Amino acid sequence: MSNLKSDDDDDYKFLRIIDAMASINQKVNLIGVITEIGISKQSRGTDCCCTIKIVDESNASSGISVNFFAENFEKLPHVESAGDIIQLVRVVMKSHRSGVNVLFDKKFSSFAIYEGREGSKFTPYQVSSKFHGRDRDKKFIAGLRKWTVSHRPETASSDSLSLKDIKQGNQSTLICKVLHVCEVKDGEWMLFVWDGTDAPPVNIHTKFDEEFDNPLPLQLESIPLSRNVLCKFPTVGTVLRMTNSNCNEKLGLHLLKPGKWVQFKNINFEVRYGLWCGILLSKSKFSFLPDDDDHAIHCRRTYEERAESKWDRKPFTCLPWPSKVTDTDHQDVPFVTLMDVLTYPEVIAKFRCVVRVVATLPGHPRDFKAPCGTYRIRLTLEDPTARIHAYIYAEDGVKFFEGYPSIDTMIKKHNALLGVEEIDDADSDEKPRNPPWVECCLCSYNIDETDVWGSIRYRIFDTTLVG
DNA sequence: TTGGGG
Repeated sequence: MSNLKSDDDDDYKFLRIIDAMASINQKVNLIGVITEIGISKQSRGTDCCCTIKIVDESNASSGISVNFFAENFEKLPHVESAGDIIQLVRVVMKSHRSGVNVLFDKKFSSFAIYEGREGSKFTPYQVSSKFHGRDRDKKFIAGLRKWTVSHRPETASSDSLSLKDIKQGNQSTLICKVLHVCEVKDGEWMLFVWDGTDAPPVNIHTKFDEEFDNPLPLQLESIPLSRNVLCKFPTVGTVLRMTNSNCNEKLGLHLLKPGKWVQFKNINFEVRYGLWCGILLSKSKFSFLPDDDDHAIHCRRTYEERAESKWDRKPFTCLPWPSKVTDTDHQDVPFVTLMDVLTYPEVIAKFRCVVRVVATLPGHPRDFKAPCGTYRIRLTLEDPTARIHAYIYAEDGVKFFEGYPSIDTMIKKHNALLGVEEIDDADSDEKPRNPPWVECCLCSYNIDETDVWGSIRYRIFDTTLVG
């Protein structure tokens, strides 16, 4: 038998994972189903690296990690979905403390990635530079696809959080849909993710007199998203911002394509300016879930039911109904979310919403009237979907405050609206506040005919602050 | 070389 022939034979031989694990320091060929994709990052050396996890029939539950190194992100595997199939040629089995893992050596290893779905084509959607496909590969790919139909690799973790249950703290798992990805600064990314549920409201810590110089932001990104981008977002359920700003590593977040369902592992949640923020760490991992993942289907179905229902657009924690702190006319008009308001296709429109008032400008009721004596106040409103500024002017203010009450009455009303605890020690401005859910009527209009959408404003009308 | 598991 010639050397050429025997090399050729070796290249066709795929080891079962369990057998490969006994071949430490040897070059082997593997074929497996991808269950987890680590975030790509810059290695401590000169390369980019990422880790994926694969399973096969011999090792269906725990799987084995494969470590890739490459000169740039483009050369790393770009896995489209967990459940896809990867063929690994001449990779090295490595023993490490308690476990065994696989090293993809860029000098002699190669890979090819195929769709995992049964019936899809046998052409890989990504191949590494040294990969040579052979006709007989098909048999192995078809075999694995068939196996995954009966044995769906467990991709979605059972301990994952829903946005409605997030808490400040460490190392959570979140299953969500990626809505938008943008690089805000060099190497600093912001992800916009969603699962159809409402993140819980949080206490507001700013002082009233800070609002002029240091207003509560409407969003965490320094450049607000364009209306075009917002219009593609679902209008029910929190859009969570996620950032890697605390992380020194260069993460391969460009791999996260909008529209994908993803499971993030080892992420933190923080509150910034009263807004929830997901924090990616260098040890964070993500795995793409197939579109028909059970958890993803459940989220979509729950969202659809909620979006279609007459009253379920109000926030989850607004139960059973908004507080009686405010009252509105038009009681029969269903509530919409602030994302509905922001993405409404016409400039001039009227809405009824359930919101929290997180700040007012001016900060003190004594300044709510302009020198001419009419009301003019800017409120910062939020619901689980967005924050907006809404103004109260003139006769809408008379309706809102029920005329021109005494300053003491105004302070009481203001405190009730902003969720300030009534305490005697005059330090109420120091305490965090928890604004109640209140209903309000909003109208939108533009103030510049030459820039209709850019000059859109929101006003409160037909709303009374009962207190 | 680099990273890898809980």
